[in-house]
Amino acid sequence: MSKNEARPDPRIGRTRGLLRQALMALATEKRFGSLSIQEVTRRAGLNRSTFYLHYSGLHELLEDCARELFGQMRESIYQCPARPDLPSPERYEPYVRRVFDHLQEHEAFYRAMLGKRGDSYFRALFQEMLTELIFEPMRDDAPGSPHGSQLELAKRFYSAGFAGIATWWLENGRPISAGEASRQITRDLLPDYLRLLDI
Amino acid sequence: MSKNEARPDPRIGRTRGLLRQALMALATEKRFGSLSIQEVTRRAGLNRSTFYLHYSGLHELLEDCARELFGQMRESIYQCPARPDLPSPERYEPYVRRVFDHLQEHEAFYRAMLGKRGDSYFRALFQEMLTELIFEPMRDDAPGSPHGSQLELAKRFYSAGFAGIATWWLENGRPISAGEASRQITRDLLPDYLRLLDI
DNA sequence: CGGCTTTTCAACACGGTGATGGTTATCTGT
DNA sequence: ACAGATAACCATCACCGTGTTGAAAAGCCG
Repeated sequence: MSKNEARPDPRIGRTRGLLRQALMALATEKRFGSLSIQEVTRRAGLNRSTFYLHYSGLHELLEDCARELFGQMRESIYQCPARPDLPSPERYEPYVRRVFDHLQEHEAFYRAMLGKRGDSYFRALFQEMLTELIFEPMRDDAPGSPHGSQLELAKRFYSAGFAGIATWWLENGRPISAGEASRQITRDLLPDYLRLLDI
Repeated sequence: MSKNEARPDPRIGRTRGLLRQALMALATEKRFGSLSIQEVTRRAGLNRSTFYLHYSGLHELLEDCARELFGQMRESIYQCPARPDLPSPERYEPYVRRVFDHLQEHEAFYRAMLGKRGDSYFRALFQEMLTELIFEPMRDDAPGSPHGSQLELAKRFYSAGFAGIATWWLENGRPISAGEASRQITRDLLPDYLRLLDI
């Protein structure tokens, strides 16, 4: 039962990779909403009809791109050493730092997708990822966190705010370093969130 | 020099009003990104070519819709009586309340435009409006607010967070009342912003 | 090699785009 | 109320992207 998993056809992975690559390149060159399937497949060097064998539309392909990027994020954060020796807010600074490093690594794409000319769906996925990787774990560390709508409101506020800062940071050509941004957020914003959870 | 302003042709206002109305209705029925100029003009009962006499694309019309809505917001807040007798955070609760009332009044449209299937540009405009009507004025009331990137970061965080809450509120069918939402925000979130400004 | 899957290719009908020029309808100032 | 101005209408144009089809070519695997 070890080899039960039939190896997937390598052509599938290759094709989808080329499509993701093409989409991410084109998204940095023009508004996502004005891209066409034709354009993406041309850039990928593939036939237009091949696209439909894998996705039903550009948003599905975009979702795939997000999955890949956020997977990298997740791994980067998981292998980040926990620091229970530090006081509450400072403990989380490395995680915040990883997010900014990741944004910087894929700067052009994130700037394009999170900005005014970006995509609402991608922004929502990005925010959900932040909730899952940053704000849910912090909640779990709090003993008596609030319940129901109050908790939901807090999580939404802080993940949306974080995404807003990320957007501002990229749109303005990173006016402060990734480290400085992480420090300011950890010092000025996170304590308030933690205090909110400890009600 | 009093009558120097030539009265604008009433047909223009009427036509643009019909187009705005049609767009706002259609946006609640299907994803904004999939709307066509043809569809909007059909719904408005106008000829397709008329559209191009006023706008160069759907986003320009959308901008017009935003201008109208945010103008209503602005008026509603301006005629809101100032309460300098109340302590800092509570003083602003009526303003927050007006925002939620306005969202509720145009609930379907805002839910459609701010949600996952909404439009990035509209969200950006909405956030800028919040900054201008809520968070800039609060900054002006603070004597020694921080400067440069630190202030920008705080404003972005809180306006984005506020927009995030508004989106959550609409997406989930208003799990709490407008009054309750305003109260929670004023009590739990605004004090932190004011504290940040008073550094 | 042989059987299977993926990719390619040409063709199709359909719908939206942006722009043209000419006609009709509506508004404004006198 | 009329004449000129301006806005809206309409038919038409070439162009591009869509989503789907069926059959041929290429690639993968045992």
